[in-house]
Amino acid sequence: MGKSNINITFLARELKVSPSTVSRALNDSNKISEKTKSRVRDKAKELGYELNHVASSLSKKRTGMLGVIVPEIKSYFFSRALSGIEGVAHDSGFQIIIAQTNDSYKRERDVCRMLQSARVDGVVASLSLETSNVGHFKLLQKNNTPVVLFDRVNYELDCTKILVDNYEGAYLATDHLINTGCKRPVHFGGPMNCRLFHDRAEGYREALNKHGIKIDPEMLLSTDLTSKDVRDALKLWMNSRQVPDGIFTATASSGLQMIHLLKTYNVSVPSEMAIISFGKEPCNELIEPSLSSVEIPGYDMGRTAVFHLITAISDKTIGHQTIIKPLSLQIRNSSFKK
Amino acid sequence: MGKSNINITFLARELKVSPSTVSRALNDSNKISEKTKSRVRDKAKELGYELNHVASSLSKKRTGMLGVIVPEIKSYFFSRALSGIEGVAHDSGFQIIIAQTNDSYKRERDVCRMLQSARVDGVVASLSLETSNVGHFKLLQKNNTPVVLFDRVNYELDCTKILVDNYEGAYLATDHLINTGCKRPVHFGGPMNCRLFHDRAEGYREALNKHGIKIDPEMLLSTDLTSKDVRDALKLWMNSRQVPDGIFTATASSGLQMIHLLKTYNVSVPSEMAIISFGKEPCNELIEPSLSSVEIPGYDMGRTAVFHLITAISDKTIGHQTIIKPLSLQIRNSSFKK
DNA sequence: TAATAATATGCAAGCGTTTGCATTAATTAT
DNA sequence: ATAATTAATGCAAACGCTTGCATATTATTA
Repeated sequence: MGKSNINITFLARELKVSPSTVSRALNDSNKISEKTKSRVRDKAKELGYELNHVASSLSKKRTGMLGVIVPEIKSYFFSRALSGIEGVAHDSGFQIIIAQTNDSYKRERDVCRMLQSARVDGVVASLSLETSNVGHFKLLQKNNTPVVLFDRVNYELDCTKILVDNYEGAYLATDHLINTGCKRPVHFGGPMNCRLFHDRAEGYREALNKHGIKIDPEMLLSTDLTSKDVRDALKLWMNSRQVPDGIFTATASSGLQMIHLLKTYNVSVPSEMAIISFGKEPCNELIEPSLSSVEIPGYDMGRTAVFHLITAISDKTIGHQTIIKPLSLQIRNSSFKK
Repeated sequence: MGKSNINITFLARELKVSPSTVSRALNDSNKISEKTKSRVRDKAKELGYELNHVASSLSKKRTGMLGVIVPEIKSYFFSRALSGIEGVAHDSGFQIIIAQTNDSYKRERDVCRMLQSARVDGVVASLSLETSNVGHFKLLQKNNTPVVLFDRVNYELDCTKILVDNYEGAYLATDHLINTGCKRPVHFGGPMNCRLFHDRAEGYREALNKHGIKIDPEMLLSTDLTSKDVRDALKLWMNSRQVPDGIFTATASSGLQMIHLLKTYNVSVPSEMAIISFGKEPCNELIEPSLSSVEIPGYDMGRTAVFHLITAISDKTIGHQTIIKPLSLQIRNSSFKK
């Protein structure tokens, strides 16, 4: 710890007042005369005094720190969310402790414990893929630390949640594929224990139902979303007796990879195969053909999440909310058939 | 602050021992008998005791927190660096407070003050574009808080630095363009007050020199790297009396955008115009043609930076180092001429 | 068995703030 | 001028943990 020796007591001695007066002066208490305040402030600046936030936190029983838990900082979606989170937190005078889980349940639990120990004033989190038990978050809540979940939420945890309607978005995407002429749209999905991928699959299913398209197992794949999974899926489909004419991918990166790989199959997009992804990355616009997508407002979700967290911190009586952020369907060249 | 009422004193009362014994037992001090240790640990677990890290920090005069300052969390490079930073920090038992500056000098200064106040044990930072004065970092150092700079460094600050050889990388990239046949390679550069962009421009210049290519002002552009800057640069070049046949961009995203825009100019890449970028994004591989680049090991730089920071924290006598990470030239289809 | 050494525990101060309450100084009303 | 208010300051405890030193307990040695 940088041990700037100059503390409130030292200032007090210099000014021949008591430490309490210094503390109050620096906190702009109305019990201190303007004259004293400015004397204190001047001396503080002169000596380069910097409040010891640790001591202050201990005394005030609040740290002004927020814990932020995400599966992976470097993912496009989460890095945007983090940017939003940092922005709002900073503007409200909070600092953020960020931890990533690498989609490991164990690590998520550990991180919760550390944040608990650090006595953060609140936690905003997006769950790891492995997480089904949320006891570690309940523990935080029991200790009076508000929790806000975003994107990857869990319905067992009673807290404010910020999410998008994955079911609806998937429905829209699939519906769009069908409307542009796809007779056999397939879905490249994620792990079904994760609610969000589950919902995307269900939305897909519903769209097929509505249009009276029968679904067979080959059409709806649940995968771990790795590059290999993408290649395997495509191989399966391209070698199938019934080659699909449209793909709805559960993530942007898998969609991008599909477009890339389809070139090696000599399949033309969108005329022979339309594609649309759930989620968007910068490359969606740059790749050829550009990749249609359902856009998730990551930055905005992050901002909203902290905003509600901070609200909950300052007024613990406020009830939990579930906030659905709007998705937008962006049609680009990968799914527009002439 | 989650006010779990159960603290060390409470545990002590329950166990009929002194708080110091509990503290020592939980810290596995060798002055405590195994029997007592396990009694304490059991009770701690039973009652769900969680160390108050704030109080502990105050007492120990170290927080186990690292400050991390980056211009923008959501940028591809920095989000990867952050991932690396978090990983190493976590493994060493540190938590990280992340702040972004949005490339504002003022905000950077503010953030340093806050981190100072939070008594972080050390700071790893990448400077804002506006920063030329580094007094705020010197202040941290004066308070005995080690600072490690990475990527966007400043030579006035005496500290450990992790960087790449931007001059060399730019030289290699430009040299490559010339070797594949470019007679008039141009450079789309960043703001020159930022050392790193300055160096990239110098490396470019040197390569032209070496090959005896004369340089005129139109060939070397210093910009703010916005989308508009990219469009303007391209317009300038394409309408020039001497249209270039190669572009070396100072960032990946501008290179990607160039490739995209060149299609509207009906210029074929690489046969009419070769392109290579400094830095890489996922899209470099997916765009058509794929974009050659000089790759910066962001994740690795982040890891190395914290590693050295933590080393410096535990042994303050260690001298400062400047570590140059290797760059790799990745030739893809945007610069390979048959 | 007493003296000595080693082991285990406790006491109390300290880390730097904050804050309720008591006290003193300045102001106003009587 | 004195009493009653109000404003400004100080005292001391509290926040929860750590740690040097003192003490008590137990084991070891002569």
